[in-house]
Amino acid sequence: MSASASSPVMCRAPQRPASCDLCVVREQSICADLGPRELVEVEKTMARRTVAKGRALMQEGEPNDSLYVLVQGSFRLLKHLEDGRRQITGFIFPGDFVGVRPTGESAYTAEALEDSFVCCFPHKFLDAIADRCPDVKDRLIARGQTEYHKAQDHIVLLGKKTAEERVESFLHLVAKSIGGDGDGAVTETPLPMPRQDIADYLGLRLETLSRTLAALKKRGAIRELSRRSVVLATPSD
Amino acid sequence: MSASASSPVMCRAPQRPASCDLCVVREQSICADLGPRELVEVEKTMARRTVAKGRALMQEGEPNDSLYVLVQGSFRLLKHLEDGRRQITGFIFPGDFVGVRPTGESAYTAEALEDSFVCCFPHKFLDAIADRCPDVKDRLIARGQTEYHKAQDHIVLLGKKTAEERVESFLHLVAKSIGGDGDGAVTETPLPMPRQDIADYLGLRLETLSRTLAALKKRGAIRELSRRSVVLATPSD
DNA sequence: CGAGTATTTGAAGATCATCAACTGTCGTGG
DNA sequence: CCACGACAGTTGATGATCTTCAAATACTCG
Repeated sequence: MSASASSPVMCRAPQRPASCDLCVVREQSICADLGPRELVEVEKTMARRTVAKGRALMQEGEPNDSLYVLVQGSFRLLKHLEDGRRQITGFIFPGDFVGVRPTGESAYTAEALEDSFVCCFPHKFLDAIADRCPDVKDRLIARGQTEYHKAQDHIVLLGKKTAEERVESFLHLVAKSIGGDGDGAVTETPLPMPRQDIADYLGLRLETLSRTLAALKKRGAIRELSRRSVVLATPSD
Repeated sequence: MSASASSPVMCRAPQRPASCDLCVVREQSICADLGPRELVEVEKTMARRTVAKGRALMQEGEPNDSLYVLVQGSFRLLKHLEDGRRQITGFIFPGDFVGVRPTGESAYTAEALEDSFVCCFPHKFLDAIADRCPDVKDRLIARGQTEYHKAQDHIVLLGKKTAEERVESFLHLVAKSIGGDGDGAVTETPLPMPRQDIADYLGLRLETLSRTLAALKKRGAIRELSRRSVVLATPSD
């Protein structure tokens, strides 16, 4: 009866798409701007990578010279304070980008929450493509703005919302990011991250998160809750 | 003895620089990438604007089609929650950009904290320049990343820091943004924003901010404190 | 099945919020 | 030039939310 951890959404093994033509996130990625000729070239040169659960795509303070597009799986982005406190600044879902700019000192760490699959575009390679496809740069600018706006929403959440509001906002955010279609059907939303990560994203303690989830369940805002997924009440309820 | 509100830093009237050659923020702006020919063109076409204290450069939810570069003065960026709570997501100081992308629905409001002076680049005009100076787009991408990183630091501040840490981080941030040179000399840092804006930036109540400032003064982290400026203790103290 | 980890629940305490009153500052006008 | 009114900021007392410390329970993996 409870949302099972063995539900289909949870256990797709990361699998390299046969070609870009079949790529699930093609339309959201920079590839959408490429003409057929460029696409062929990209397909030959671009690196694909699987990233095992817990492994980092980049580390805070270390150099990074590639743009990654997440095709399957999920990541957490996090920053550390000197004394070890950690803050999760965001989660990455399929279609999202990491490393929009090359940096000598990455501002954050990106760690896989599950076995994941990414496309890797070294920036020097990307610059060459951009010469022929100026739209690529526009897409990078646009994506940077999207990230910034998400960060601003996060700031509002942390600065002004109560624990209960934070948790509800978070759950809807994940549902929108993963669930995708928002067709109104009652769907199970996977939560690939552990509670501690959610708490560190929301600026709450683990225990407070747990209590708040329980309260939302009791209040009816959450239909079903298991370790790795939730079913949210539809807004019309 | 206390930092006087009539100190020179506080009362520069916004004044249009005679030409881009004299622009104080030239090197930080997109103009730095322009060749002499483009610069002449920019200087003829670009709009300059003074913005009176309290006036908005753009409004949350309303369209915006220009990039603004702040030359003199300061702005607050803010977002509203449906019930009226407001969160300040950032402050803008000379050299900073607002409106990196044209949008039909601006994500935030930008209001002048004092009489200010901006250069205004309509995006359609900017695109034309970018065709001849591809570096301009790189600079926009880079600036977008800088904004994003600042937002991430803000997220860490709100999610993990105590009231006292937040206030201290904020004061150092402003000192670095405005004071500029960080030459170690004991300098008065202007605070062009009212206490309520600082509180709304830090996710604290006005009263808590006031008490915390008092505590920092007592502890010695703040040398002098007045309504519109602070003198911070040097780290070596 | 059992060890180890993740999550939940309980009780007590701290930080920050709230409500209220007071003080200082600035601009205006007598 | 000083007095006054309005608003910004500070200070005080009390309370709520969230944290902390502690222990129990549930889950996962070998």
